[in-house]
Amino acid sequence: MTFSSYIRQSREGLKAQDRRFSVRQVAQRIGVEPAYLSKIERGDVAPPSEGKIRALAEELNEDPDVLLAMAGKVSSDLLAIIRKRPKLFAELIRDLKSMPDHAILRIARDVRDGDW
Amino acid sequence: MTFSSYIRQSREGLKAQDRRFSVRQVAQRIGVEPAYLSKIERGDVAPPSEGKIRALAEELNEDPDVLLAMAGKVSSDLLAIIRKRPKLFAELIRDLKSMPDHAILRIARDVRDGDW
DNA sequence: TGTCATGTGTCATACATAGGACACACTTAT
DNA sequence: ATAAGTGTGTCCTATGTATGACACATGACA
Repeated sequence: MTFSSYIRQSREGLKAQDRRFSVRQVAQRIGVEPAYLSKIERGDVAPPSEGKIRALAEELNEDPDVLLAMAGKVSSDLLAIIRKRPKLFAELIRDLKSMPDHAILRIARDVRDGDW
Repeated sequence: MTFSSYIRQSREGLKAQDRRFSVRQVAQRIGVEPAYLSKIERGDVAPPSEGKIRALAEELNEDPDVLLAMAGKVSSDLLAIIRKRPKLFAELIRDLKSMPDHAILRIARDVRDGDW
């Protein structure tokens, strides 16, 4: 599923329960023109900036990192972390490329639990 | 140190040993105009695209990931890896943000050695 | 002393990014 | 039936990105 159709689906789903999720009202709350949001939802234009995507994620109760990924982007805070230690993170991420989800989850958990 | 001055320093260092590392010749080998490389090395323009940075890294025997980081970028292959599993990698990277280098290195080594 | 190479200044360009403004046709509630 | 709300089409614009082309002054060198 593309970013555009995913957003449309998500918003339409909420709209079914709550009329406040019209294109116009959502657009206003996230600070863009309705016509622009409409174009975004139809893939008529490229996905918006990270800031707008974050606002959209909050508005639609979606995970910002997932939405950003669908938009072909990566959160700028993650980029900053990687850029501070480029060799370290580049090596690690490339090593993890082919690892299954559960292995990565386990690493994350171990790290959080301070097993290092 | 900035990207620009680092590049200049690196190239000048090589040039001291080998006259083939003039602005003109390096520019030609990486496929840009000499005037453009000159501007890059003086910070007169923003760092070039990822492709040019990679070519420069190879030419100057520098680590591409490090050069990209200095240029405020992250390698596109890493971005692609992250975008495929955004939640997983976002969580992991944020957890690793404050970990010391040696801990991250150890994780990378364990992963490579298949301790998972 | 003329030739050649060196770095650089100036100007221009092509395309992408990130939207805003406004009008219009259709539906829905009153 | 009329007012309000809905989605969307068209046009416009500002800024950034990523270079190229060319000329020029200086210095090395044969």
